[in-house]
Amino acid sequence: MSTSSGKTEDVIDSQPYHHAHLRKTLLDAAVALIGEVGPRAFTLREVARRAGVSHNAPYRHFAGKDELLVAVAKEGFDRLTAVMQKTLARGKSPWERLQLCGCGYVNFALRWPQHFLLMFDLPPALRERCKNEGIGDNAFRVLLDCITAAQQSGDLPAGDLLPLAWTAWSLVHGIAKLAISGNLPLNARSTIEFTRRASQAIFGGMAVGPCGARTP
Amino acid sequence: MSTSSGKTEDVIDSQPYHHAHLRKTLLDAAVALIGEVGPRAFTLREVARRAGVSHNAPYRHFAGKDELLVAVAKEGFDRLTAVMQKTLARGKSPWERLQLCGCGYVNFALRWPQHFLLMFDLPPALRERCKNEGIGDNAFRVLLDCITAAQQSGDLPAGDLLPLAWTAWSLVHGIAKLAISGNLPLNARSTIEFTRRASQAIFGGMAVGPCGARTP
DNA sequence: TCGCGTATGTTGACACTGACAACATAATAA
DNA sequence: TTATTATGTTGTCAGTGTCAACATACGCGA
Repeated sequence: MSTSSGKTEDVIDSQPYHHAHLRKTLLDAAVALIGEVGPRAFTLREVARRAGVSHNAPYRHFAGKDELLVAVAKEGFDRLTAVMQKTLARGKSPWERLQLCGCGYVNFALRWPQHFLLMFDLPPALRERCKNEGIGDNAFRVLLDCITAAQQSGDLPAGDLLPLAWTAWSLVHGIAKLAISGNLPLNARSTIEFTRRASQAIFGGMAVGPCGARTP
Repeated sequence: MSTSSGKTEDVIDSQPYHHAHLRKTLLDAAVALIGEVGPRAFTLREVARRAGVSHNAPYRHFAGKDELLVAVAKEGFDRLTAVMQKTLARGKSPWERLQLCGCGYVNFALRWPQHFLLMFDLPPALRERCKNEGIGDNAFRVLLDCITAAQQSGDLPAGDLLPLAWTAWSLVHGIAKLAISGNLPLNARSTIEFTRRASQAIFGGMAVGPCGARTP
């Protein structure tokens, strides 16, 4: 009887106030709503409606719409990290894992396109807040680890880690964005295959020399 | 006295109805507004305000907010095409022009980030309309021409044009998006230099073999 | 056990937006 | 000149994000 009096049927030990876990309920509803209608049509009031509370209840858990969006974005980056890790685990060599890392990134975008849009199209102020809170860091670290491993195995040249990472990230990010906006006329399977080939091209070019420099 | 009675001081021969060139005025105001506040805060009523007309006047020239956004996007693609053409004209070889083409793309994004965001983050329905109207085709053709020239000069392998174009586009698009969202901690000059190097890497990788295939 | 402070949720309101309808005005055409 | 049409305005509506005021229920201390 220490903290709870056994009132509700399903007591969890987080914030058993009025509605029990409204914060999580709201967050789940927000994630679902983003997946359905995308960031543009995302509405705070609709989230409240789906959670079965009044239109102002969310303000007790989030400072406003923006903060809820940041929380949704954070959820997305966690999922992205998980997908990348799961995908690259199928690789049998650092070189292969490097390719698969990017494939996981694109695969996430193809599976949750609206969520992906939200994560990277936040307005500048929110994007800044995400960076300050280190929200995208987990996913980026997965890539960095892959590159480090590829360097140690000799598949990539030693040297600055970040330019290599930025290049790889840019490529797969571009593929993801263009694919989900309908600019790459490929189905999901072909898009992943294309990602694989493009990754091989760019890492192959990097392997030739320092960032594949070549004089005309 | 044929058509005009000399009422307004500044008569041009396009659509000399009431407000003369309201459509163009609205479009210019919309482009400016996008550049200032971005797609998120873009407002039809604010455009009307800046044009000095009532909040419903734009509906006589655009079916709604969406159609105005499409028009703004079209304007952006025209500018993008111009920037790419101007940039690549500095190249002295097909190989160099290929790099510069991508640098022009990124440069456009850095100079008009909000406009760039709008162009590629249109909601699916509008993006579809843009494609049907061939709105982004000019810019894409610039890239295709560069690749064709590089193939003919032997800098790129002969064969399917589109995969090469998609790969290049993806890379520079990713760089542009990440740069303007603050995910690449580089200033404008460094970003362009980075684009150059990354392009060399990926085209170098393509030149090695069919899409740089390589077995682990 | 009781009562109070506070965390939580609700109701009401406001300014703003996109869109529609009705109306007003000006240019063209007969 | 007069009718028609293109253009611009006013008024209105539902919907949104946010704030303020109010209501409720939990937990702690007496």
